[in-house]
Amino acid sequence: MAYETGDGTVGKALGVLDHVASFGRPVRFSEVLAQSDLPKPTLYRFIQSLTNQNMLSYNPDRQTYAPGLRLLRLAHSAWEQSSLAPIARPFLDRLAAEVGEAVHLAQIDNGQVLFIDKRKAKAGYETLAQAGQVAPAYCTGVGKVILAHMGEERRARAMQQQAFLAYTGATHPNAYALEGELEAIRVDGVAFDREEHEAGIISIAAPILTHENRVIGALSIATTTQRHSIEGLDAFRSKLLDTAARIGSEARSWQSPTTV
Amino acid sequence: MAYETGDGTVGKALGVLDHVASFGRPVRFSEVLAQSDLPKPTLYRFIQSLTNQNMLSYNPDRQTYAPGLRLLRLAHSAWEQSSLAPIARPFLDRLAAEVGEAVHLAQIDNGQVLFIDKRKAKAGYETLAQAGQVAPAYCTGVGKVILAHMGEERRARAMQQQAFLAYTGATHPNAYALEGELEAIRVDGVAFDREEHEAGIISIAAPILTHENRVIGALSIATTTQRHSIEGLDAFRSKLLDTAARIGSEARSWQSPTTV
DNA sequence: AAACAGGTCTCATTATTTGAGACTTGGTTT
DNA sequence: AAACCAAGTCTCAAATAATGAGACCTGTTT
Repeated sequence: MAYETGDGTVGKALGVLDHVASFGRPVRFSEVLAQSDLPKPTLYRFIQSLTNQNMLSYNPDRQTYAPGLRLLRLAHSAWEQSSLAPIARPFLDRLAAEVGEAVHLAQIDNGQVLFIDKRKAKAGYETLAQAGQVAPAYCTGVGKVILAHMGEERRARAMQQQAFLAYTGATHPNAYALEGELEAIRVDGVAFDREEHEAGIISIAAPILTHENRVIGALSIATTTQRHSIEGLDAFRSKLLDTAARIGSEARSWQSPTTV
Repeated sequence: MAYETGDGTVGKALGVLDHVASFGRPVRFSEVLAQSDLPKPTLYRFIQSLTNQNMLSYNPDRQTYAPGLRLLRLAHSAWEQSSLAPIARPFLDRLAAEVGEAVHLAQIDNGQVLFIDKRKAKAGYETLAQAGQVAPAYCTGVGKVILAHMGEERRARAMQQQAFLAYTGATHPNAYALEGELEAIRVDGVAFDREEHEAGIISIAAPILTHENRVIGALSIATTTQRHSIEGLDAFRSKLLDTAARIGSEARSWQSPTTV
């Protein structure tokens, strides 16, 4: 794994942090080293620093590293200060109650869909286990609708970052196939996920736009093929678009982040 | 604000990140600079790097910085890999349902109480706005019970970090007053928050211990003085202790992090 | 039009990171 | 028990990257 991002020592250290987090389980030093292109002492020192800083936590019994608690504190702060999440919260509550299906709020982070908030179909709690989750952009409703409404340059950059793995038979196999649909989405105003990411899961997604028509996120209603068809989801279209528009206009009175 | 933590460039950069987050609202560069002891170009470069890395997000319209989305992704990973949070989740669900009051799961991070998970009194959702929240250790039930069960060295270090602000009339005014209660808590097994942090809010808290009796967190039931008295909370004692013990024994079969 | 403040950039100096390799530790094999 | 091996930790001279005084923009106020 190469973490050259061009931000000097800080960038490299954060690359290591991401790398450790990417394992999805506590890892030993040697496992990280094996996948890293950094020399042993360098990687070692980064991990030490990150651990001192509580960005990583170390388990001395097992000699493993995992993402640390400090991240929770910082993420809490990020969520609260987000221009979108706190504003959207009451709207999600209401939409979820009205449609009785799962509702998702997402933004784009580094070419991936990042779920900022969620509501389960049946009134459930949401924790960090839910918000903060990531998914590919090219095969989810929220991802496609955001891509469709991005400016040229940003979309081009984001398209480069798509892996185009075929999760299901319905997944777009390449950028060309996706571009076609994006055009249609731009015209139609909403995007559908037709079991492209997970078999049996479908969704309808609308963009959240600022006053200058810049996408700052997306809102979706997701369900299973057992409960609804794509046509059934389409019945929610106006409610979804309306809610997304309201969130957008509330958000604009605040601010519009560049990092969508 | 001085961020010398002794971890070189990485430590300084993370200090800046914390600093920006600590404002609790998007801030301008000059505001950060005014409170920082770093020279202008140095602080500028750190903020640039952190922004490039999506650890901060920049709002070009208002020229403000706020904690970035990447933190959500990382925190999600931290939560999932935590040795405590995922294990405790079902136990919290059940305890909250049984007692009908708010249930909190917390750990200590940098001398402060950090809430890892929460359940509201009435079935509610929890988001990043909830988990990740911090509170002082010296005047909360979870904080005191963890302090009481820490080893000497760790407690000494943590005690140094307490501010001993008098939030209410019941708040312990200094380390000496607190030490006395900690001893009692160690004997009794549970800690009470007697409106020490917030008027009208009381709680009962139990430690979560590993097989070697090391504290790895705490569990509490919180309510208001309008609904219960301290004696009323005490009725939950056995249920609380039992749940905490179960979580502890499940956690031990996994691992025990050093960073509690 | 001039002054000003916030923000950005430059570049020689300096301190810090860097990484080959040596060392230590704990566990496993012979 | 001794030898071995692998994982983790430490050292230190070389080289690179961080540093920060100050200059320079750029948009706003007087």
